[in-house]
Formats: sequence, structure tokens, C-alpha cells
Amino acid sequence: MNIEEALRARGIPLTHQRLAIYERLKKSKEHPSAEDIYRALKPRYPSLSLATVYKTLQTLEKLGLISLVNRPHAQARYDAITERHHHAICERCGRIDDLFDPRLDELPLPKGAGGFVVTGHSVHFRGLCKGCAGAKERRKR
Amino acid sequence: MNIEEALRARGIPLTHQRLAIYERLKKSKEHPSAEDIYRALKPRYPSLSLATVYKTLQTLEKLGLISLVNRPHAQARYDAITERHHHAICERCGRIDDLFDPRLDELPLPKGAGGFVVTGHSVHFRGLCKGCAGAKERRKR
DNA sequence: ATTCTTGCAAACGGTTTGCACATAC
DNA sequence: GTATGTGCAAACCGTTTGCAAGAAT
Repeated sequence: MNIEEALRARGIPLTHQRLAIYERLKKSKEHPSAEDIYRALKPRYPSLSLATVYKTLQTLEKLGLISLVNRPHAQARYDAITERHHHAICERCGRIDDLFDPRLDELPLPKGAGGFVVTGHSVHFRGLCKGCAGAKERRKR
Repeated sequence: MNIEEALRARGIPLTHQRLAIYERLKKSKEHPSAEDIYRALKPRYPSLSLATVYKTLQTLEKLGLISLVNRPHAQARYDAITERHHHAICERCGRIDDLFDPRLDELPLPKGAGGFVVTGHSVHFRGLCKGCAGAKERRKR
């Protein structure tokens, strides 16, 4: 399913901007920022505004057509633990739990990262924390 | 080595603020933000300013006494790939490479995350990208 | 006494929002 | 024709910075 169908299927108007922004993102492998995309498209679409790029990216993400590499606008969170460990992040309330699990500390070096020198890694689990999972369960009944 | 020794060892003055901020962070398991810490300490240290909390957290991080859960200050980066994959992030130039490796897709569910319902995960490798690793190597010679 | 830190307020940078005009359907 | 998107500028929010006053050594 291409983007035109995906948008039509949801009754979302297909505009030149949306198409251009999506195509641009699809073509680039550098995980561009909103501003990168804006700068790349500006010459061909002189009236394009940065706000539109942001709004469009948000729309596409909600539709599941694109994804975010790193959550924006989040505030920095700190941790007194400096030893190697991993995190479970609740998608509902933002709670972050620490995970200590030696099996996660010894991951295979990734294939296909041609020439990348790894100095460390961390695993992020997404999902619902105990409290939020419980709340959801209770609402069902 | 406690924080007082760690700071003294580096000739960094030990202030009430630094001590209070570090102790507060050590006590809390919720990975607080700078503002969380600020609010928690304000009643006992009425003259404390948010800027000091930020500066102190930065200092402690540089010394390796604390760590950041999520990088702040970064702009959102987008990806047209929505299938499961992982990332290699260059600590020098910020470049992000995609990694596809089925061995990373099937991680053991973490132990000790009591009640956390996992819906997905991703692995972040840190290190130097091909270009930056090469540049470093060349500088050595 | 000297050096480094603190606190304040202003600046900053990325992102969001309100609103009038334009466009898709 | 109606609903929705776009573009602009202003607002926003977390974070940083410049600087005068204060504290640690």
C-alpha cells in the first residue's frame, strides 16, 4: 500500500506537501530532522513552511506510515546508576524502570553496520508498566 | 567511592547544592527530570535555582557519577521504515545507521520488570561510524 | 585571596499553536 | 460548498548562558 492509498483509505486529503514530505523521507537514509526535510524541499516548494513539515510528520506518524527514531520534546531524565543496565519505558505514563539482565548485556555485534565501532549498547523495551497495564485490565471488565 | 571523595579527588568544590542534588537522585528510582529534582529540593533549599540543578547534573554526568536516560537537546529524527529494526548511533557526528538483524529481534523478555507488559523493543548501539572511526585512526598515525 | 559556583533573568532552539487564507474533495 | 490543510508569526517549554554576588578551598 503506497501513501496515496493509505491516506485515501482514511479519508485524509492528499496534498502536494504531504506527498513531497513522505517521498523525501522515504528516499533518505540519514534519518533527517524536520528542518532537514524542510531545507531539502524549500527550493522546489518555495511556499512550504516548517510548521507544515512538523504537522505532516505528526500526521504520518499517527497513521503508522513513518516512525520516530528519538522522541522529541521530552525532557532529560537522569539516573544515579552508571553501571550497564537497560530500560522498560511505559508508553502511557512515561515511567521508566531499570532492567538488570546479563543476557541483554552480551548481544551479538550487529551485522551490516559496515565499519561501525561499537563501544556500548542499551536495550529499550516499550509497553505498559504494571500500574498502567492493571488500569487497562480493570477498564475492560 | 562516595560523591564527596569523587569530587575532592578532582578538585571540584563540594557545595550543599551538589550534594543535595546527587543524594536526591540516588534516592529516587523514577529517573527524575531536572525539574522534578528542583521541586523536590526547593522546600528545603528555598534559594535553589533550576539553572543550578541543570549545571550540577551536567557536571556530575561529565564526572561519570550519574547518567542520562534519554539524550536531551536533540531534535526529532524521522524514519520512513516502520518495520522492526535497530540503530547504530555515532557519538561523534550523530549519524544514525539502520540495523537489520534477526538475532536482535528475539531478545529474552527481561527479568525483574515485574508486571511490565512488553509490546516492543529496540537496541541502540553507541560508538563511532565508519567515517568517524576512520578519521580517528588516521589522526593516530 | 582566589577560584569556582550560585541565582537570576534573559536568550536560545526546537516544536506547537491560533488564525486567516487556500486547497482537496 | 464544506471540511481540512497550509503558512505565517507568535507562543511555548526545556535548557543554556552571561553576569554579579556568594561560597569553598
